[in-house]
Amino acid sequence: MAGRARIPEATVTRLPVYLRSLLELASDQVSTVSSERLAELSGVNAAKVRKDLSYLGSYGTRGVGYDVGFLVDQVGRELGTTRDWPVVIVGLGNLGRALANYHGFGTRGFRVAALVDADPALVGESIGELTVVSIDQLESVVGQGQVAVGIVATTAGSAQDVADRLVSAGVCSILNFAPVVLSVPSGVSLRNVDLSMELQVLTFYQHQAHPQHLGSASV
Amino acid sequence: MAGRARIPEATVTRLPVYLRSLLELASDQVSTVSSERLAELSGVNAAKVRKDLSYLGSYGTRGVGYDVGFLVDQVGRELGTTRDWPVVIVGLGNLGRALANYHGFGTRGFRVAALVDADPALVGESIGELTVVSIDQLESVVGQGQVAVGIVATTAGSAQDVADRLVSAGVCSILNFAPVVLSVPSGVSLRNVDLSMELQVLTFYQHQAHPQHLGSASV
DNA sequence: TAGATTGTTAATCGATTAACAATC
DNA sequence: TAGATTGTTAATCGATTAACAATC
Repeated sequence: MAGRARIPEATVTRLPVYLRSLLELASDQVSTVSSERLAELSGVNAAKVRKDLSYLGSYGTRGVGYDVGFLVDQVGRELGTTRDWPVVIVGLGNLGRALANYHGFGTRGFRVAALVDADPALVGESIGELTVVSIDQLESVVGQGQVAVGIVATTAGSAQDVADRLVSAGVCSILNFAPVVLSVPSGVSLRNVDLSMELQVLTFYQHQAHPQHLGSASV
Repeated sequence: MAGRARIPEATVTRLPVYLRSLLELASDQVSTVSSERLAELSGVNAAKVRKDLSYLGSYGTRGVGYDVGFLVDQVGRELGTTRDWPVVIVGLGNLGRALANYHGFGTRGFRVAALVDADPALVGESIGELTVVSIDQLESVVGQGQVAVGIVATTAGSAQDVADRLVSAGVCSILNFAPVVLSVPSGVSLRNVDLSMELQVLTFYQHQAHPQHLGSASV
């Protein structure tokens, strides 16, 4: 009974893509899919699909392909999408509000369970079906609601403090939208989404392809 | 005069992080920084910082470090942050609205130049300083405004069509928030931000660490 | 059996990082 | 000169992918 090999980080980030493709196939009543087709739908290479799926187990049938329903179950089980994942959003500015109202969350077990802000002017306001509570109540909200994931949508200046408090309160998954490098203890998962940074990467390539011509022919 | 070596993708994605750290140092009146310190601020390894920066040129001084102001200029020049980057946002739902109102964009040359939606009920509405125009005018808006970047914040169903039209109109950088794999011709840069996917990756790790106990001890 | 497709190996590719000569 | 720190090499690590035996 040797332990299963650790799933590589790169594979983990692709599992949700496969799951999305598989759910689409399922809703189209497709019952079987080849690695070739799943790769095409997911925008990757077929060998990579097979390698990735092989980390989960031998779920395919040679000469046939993968059973869509079965694979949805297995990938979903791996990702924990059948669990309930209560989320707290800290910071109800433009972005936090949008996330609070975003209903795409619900699909994979995610549920916005609490809204927290430091601004007294926002506390008590209703957004969707929830009421914004004070940052002073962060710990109690996290404790009560058994919050699993913290979304940091504050300013850069407050983000580290909020992250520290989330971690202290027992949250071990953090999604950070603040434009700052957060430090969290090992054992806590952290992912960052930074819109300005994504745009800078995009425009890097455009800038390299078509550098601004400001009169000087070369440097 | 051999052409400069191509900058690796992984390095490109870190340049904006370095730039942010450098701007922070500059605003703190720090004039010189070592790779060690810059690495710490950026959450990476010092050797990686030196390697990454070496792709841009030999901008450091042995025994001393890097001049903060000079490095800000060089990294900024590489990323094109001194250029004006007009952005069109397509899809003014919760997320599109938040992005339209997001002022963090302005900092690196990004400027929301147009808002586009297919819903006639939204056309004509003012959001911030702009008015939502019909998707029918996408091509003319992109052409007129010399739009450089398209942000796709539509539903999954419309995203590919919108992307195709953006590309036809001459946009060659697309940031996609719709939960779908887009295909774009080579020469067009595409980056994806998917909130549900980020959350699934986070909870994968939490789920692996603390699997749900539903009565069965093992499988 | 013939055709199809997986699961896995091994080769390749690219990214990370330790180490250290160069040099301020 | 002694200490500090870069720039670069080379070793290591990990991810990708072509290839193909296994097998439906």
